[in-house]
Amino acid sequence: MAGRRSQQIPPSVLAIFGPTASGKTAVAEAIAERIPAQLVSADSMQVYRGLPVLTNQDAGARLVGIWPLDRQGTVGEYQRLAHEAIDEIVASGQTAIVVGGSGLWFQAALTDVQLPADVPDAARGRWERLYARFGPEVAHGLLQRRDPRAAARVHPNDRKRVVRALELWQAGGTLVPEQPRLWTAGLRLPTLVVGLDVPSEALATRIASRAAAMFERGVEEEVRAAGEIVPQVLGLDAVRSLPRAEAIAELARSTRRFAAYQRKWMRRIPGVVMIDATRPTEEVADAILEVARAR
RNA sequence: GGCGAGGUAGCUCAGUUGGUAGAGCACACGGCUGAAAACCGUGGUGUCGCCGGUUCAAGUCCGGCCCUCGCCA
Repeated sequence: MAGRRSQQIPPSVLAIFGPTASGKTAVAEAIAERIPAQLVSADSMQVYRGLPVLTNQDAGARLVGIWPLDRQGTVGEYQRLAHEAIDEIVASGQTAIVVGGSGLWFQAALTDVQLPADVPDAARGRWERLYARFGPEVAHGLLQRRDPRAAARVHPNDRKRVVRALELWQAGGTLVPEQPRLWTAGLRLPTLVVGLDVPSEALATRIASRAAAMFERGVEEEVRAAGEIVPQVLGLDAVRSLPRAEAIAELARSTRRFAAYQRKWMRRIPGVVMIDATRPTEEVADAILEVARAR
């Protein structure tokens, strides 16, 4: 094993996606012990500082805990930072291990997918007020006249997207480009994308013990200290307002639901290589390196 | 043992003067282009505790039994 420590592997980026509790952090760290590498997080909640237990923060990765809780971050901002971090690591001769579970963020880190332009808050506020005042049908009807292709894709009740589509139209853009981009944008760098596969029953067991462990590690205190303006982290309300036993159950339940969504997303990632992650961490790490060397 | 309340979906419950059931949550499936752990859409999944009676028709009315909870012994 020690002999492998200095070996370089062909792809300059190793991207590891997996559902919550699939062990992606441990696997990524195990790999970083075998080859010269640094971790870059692709997680929409770990970017915030102040809820390390609830968000399962991995202190060893970059782009973790970089924003205060009361700041509303965006995928676009993250994308720029992720590209910078990855380029820096690769330029230093190391492998960038991108590890995360937020699908859109993961795609943004690996590709040049062009997300629509920024829109000033004032413009967004205007459309939000319109939606609130006149309701879903009127707002969607307006969108229907302005940007029919976007209107066809978005349900009137989907407030976020109706508002987003209107503000993009106003800015001269569109929510729904003629050519789809999300799943077709090419990788920026030579990259091996792996998905950690764990059956949902096994995940459920791991998730249950993880939820209980969060309380041992003081999740209640950290949530209490977090203040009012915080991102909508899964389980936050449960921890805040339910008795401990119920909060654990609710946290586990919502995490399971999220993990199922992540598993679905994982299978859609173009070119993803699925790795059986029910094995011990070391074996999973070796299996991934083996695939990487074969490339 | 006596009195009272109650047994309807996985859970909490609703169900009018009898017309083979419906909400929320859960669950399942699907969507998603700078909020993605967010946001949105679709779906009822049922021996109405059991047995009998009345009735054209019973979750609903009547009788018996079983179970749960509370109070009193």
